[in-house]
Amino acid sequence: MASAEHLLSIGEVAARAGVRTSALRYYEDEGLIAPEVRVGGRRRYAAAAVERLAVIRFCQALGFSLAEIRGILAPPRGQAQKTRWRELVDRKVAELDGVVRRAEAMTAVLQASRDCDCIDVQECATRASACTGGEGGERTDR
Amino acid sequence: MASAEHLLSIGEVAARAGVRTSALRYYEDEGLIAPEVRVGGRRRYAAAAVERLAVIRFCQALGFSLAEIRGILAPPRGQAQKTRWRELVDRKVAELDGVVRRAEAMTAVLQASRDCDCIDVQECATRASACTGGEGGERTDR
DNA sequence: ATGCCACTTCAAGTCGACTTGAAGTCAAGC
DNA sequence: GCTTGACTTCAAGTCGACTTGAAGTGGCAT
Repeated sequence: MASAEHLLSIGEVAARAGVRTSALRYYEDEGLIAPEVRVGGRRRYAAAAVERLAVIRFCQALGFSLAEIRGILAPPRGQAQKTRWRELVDRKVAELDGVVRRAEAMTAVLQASRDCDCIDVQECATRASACTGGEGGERTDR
Repeated sequence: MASAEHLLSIGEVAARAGVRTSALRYYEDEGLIAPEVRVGGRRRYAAAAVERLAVIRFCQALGFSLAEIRGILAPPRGQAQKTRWRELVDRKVAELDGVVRRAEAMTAVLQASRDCDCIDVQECATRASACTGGEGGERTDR
């Protein structure tokens, strides 16, 4: 597919993809991406590696962990992968929904507390947390 | 203010506030909360400590770091504190706005990709990232 | 043949918010 | 007096996604 001249060094791939070379090696350790060949010990990548990196960064921006992305990108291809993708998407959409709602609740409380005339933050927070009904205030787990 | 009988052990405070004792000691190290006195080397807290912890957890839930919370809770009190609080709120509200918008963008892309008929994730992400115009996809900094 | 730079590996460091473990101490109940 | 259990301190470990540093190598230009 790609003739020898089109193989890129790690530095070129990194520059094109907008990541550090150290990140590329890290991704390789994590099983996300591998060079086409090694020439004199050095990694040589096909141009597709840049795209693959774009996918990785894209998925990261979507909130997936590297482990999840590995699951997405790994074989087997086809229906099984599609199903897995759908599961991941559904889970992540639900998560994001939670994120948005929490962020909006926070914003509302913050804006209320910004301009209120509480004597101090302690009082304000006590009042405000009474309003939010303790949501997001008593979680010890992680 | 509080008579001796009302002082609580670290375990009691932790239980009432819903945090681990280790977290309480950590907060103390970080300058967020301190016991009223020590009795035989052991921490004794006034009941207000539970409220203060509630404030801390509340602010955390709002997305503040412990360092920021320390700034909020620390003296000086009064106008200076209020100004600082407003600054923090404004900054945090802006941050939260970014979070919400990114999350919503992610959700939109995810839902589109969930049901599309891309051959594989690579193609789908390439198409989708073209749509999002590269937002949030090429940041190397932290 | 020499200098230089981009590359190589591997180990360790970073960030934040804790938790966990080891070894010792205090107070109460039997 | 002895055990038990909640406490004490301090150091080190955890998580994820990298970065940084040290020491060595490949290959090209001068």
